[in-house]
Amino acid sequence: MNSTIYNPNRTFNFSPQPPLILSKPFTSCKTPRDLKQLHAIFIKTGQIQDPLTAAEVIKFCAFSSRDIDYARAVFRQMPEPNCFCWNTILRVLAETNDEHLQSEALMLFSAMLCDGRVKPNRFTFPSVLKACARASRLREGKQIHGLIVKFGFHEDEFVISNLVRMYVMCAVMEDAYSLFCKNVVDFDGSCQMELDKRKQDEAINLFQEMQSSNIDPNYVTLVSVLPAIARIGALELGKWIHLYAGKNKIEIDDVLGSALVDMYSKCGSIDEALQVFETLPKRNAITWSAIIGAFAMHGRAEDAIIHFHLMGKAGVTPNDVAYIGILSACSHAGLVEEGRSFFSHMVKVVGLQPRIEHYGCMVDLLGRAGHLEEAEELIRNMPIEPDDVIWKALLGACKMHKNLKMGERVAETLMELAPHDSGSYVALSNLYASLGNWEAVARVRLKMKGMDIRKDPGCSWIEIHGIIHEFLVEDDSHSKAKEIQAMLGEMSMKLRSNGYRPNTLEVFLNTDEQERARALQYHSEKIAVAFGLISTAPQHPLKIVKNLRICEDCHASLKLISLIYKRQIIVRDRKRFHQFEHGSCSCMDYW
DNA sequence: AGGTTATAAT
Repeated sequence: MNSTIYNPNRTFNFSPQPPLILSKPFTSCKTPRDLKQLHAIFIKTGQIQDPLTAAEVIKFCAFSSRDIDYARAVFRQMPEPNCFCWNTILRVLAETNDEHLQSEALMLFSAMLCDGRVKPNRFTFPSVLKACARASRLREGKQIHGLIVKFGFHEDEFVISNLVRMYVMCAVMEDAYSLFCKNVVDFDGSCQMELDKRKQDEAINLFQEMQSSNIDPNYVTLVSVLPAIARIGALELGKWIHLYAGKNKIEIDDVLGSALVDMYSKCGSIDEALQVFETLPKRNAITWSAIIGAFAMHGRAEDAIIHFHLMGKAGVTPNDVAYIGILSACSHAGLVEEGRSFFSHMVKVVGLQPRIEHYGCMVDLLGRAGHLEEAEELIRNMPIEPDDVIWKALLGACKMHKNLKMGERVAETLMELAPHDSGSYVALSNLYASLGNWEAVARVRLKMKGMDIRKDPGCSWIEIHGIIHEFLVEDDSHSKAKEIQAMLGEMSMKLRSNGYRPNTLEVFLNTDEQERARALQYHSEKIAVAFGLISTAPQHPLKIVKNLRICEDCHASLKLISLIYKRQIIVRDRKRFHQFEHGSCSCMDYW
């Protein structure tokens, strides 16, 4: 064995005096083993008593060796941790992706308050708020808000940024959460519910409160809030933030600019996204990735490619995310050759190691273009273990090209890999349905029932005058339910008189044809469109966000509706945008 | 002594 000072069998002859304040003891510390040996030295020399050293050990455990248990143990054995140490362990727990550990951070914080020997300081609260934000604990977050005021940190810039972030993150999560809590039984009913401006109001109120009490959200606040806004697609709120930045002379640099580009694009306003992008004083790889991803999501492959080349001309080397963007753009447009060439360029010229996401794009690209065997080959030969996402992309392609044999094989793999994920069952069922094999559809459904797996409920949002309305299944609490019902009836009639015939292949129920046709009429995106049509002026474009992929029947219907009602309808589904106008869709029916 | 932020395939 190499006899470094970390060899535990070696005897040490440290001088008894100034216990080795190595200036950078952690620089030579590379593995968990190194760390434990270094820790042992600190214990031996007594240097572990130094709170700074202990905190360093804790941080190193958590962030370099990802050993939270060890970090916690180091903290626990401290007889009297000072505030610095508390802050360190709180931050470590808060920054995990594990909800239990985030909750533990909150409990530990409460223990810190009860203990009473140390008081939280301004460095404590950002971590605690981060834990609330990530674990979506609004109630605790509000209590902590109170404490912040009580302890007098409500004017600290860092604290405020994290407070705002906490409110918005909790609100968004709550929104997502409510979808899963709804007890959705079947898909043959409709529902509407007025939604919940709570979360938005919460964020806006907080902003307004801040302004009136001279506590202004700063640059970081805006940067933190925008991704949450992008996720729910709340365009009005996003615009408000943009305006706020302008009015308050907050500089829109590459970082805030990237967040704005992404927000506008995810809220359906690609033109605004481009406008922001073009006026930025500086663009880095992330900014370019954002605009390339934006074009990809909107199905504008050509623009994505143009900007990819512009990035190179501007002297910015594309990063891995830029390649994910360009590959997904190729995939949405069916540009197989271009996609292949970007992939090999990434590996051979730029020297980036392809990640599972890149393989995912390639499988999607090849599969949807009909090269099913090549796609499967790629999965079998790639150096990374394929995950459920990859197999799902291939299964989707099997459905698209009605390849039952490969589809069944892939589905089997998927069900082993992720047995409780409804996605693979639904995809397999759709494959059988597209072949008209209703018996097999029923079999899959029965199996799901037996395993207590339910299809994720479809859900759509539409923002009208700054308020988000959400529509899902089995819920009729919307105040305009009657009018919406009437509008749906009218739409259905006009659709039929314009030659529309329901495409019932993707309806998941094994019921009779009439029942399936009725179910289609009440898909959440159609309800959202109906509500949009009766709630806005003619010509007003309708922007809708959907949690799942749009089905073929809705796609065909919305094309016609855009023609009949002369409306632009923009739908963001789980994967991309569809812009319906004059009877056709921007995806050119390839998605 | 220490705390915040943007991009990501299905």
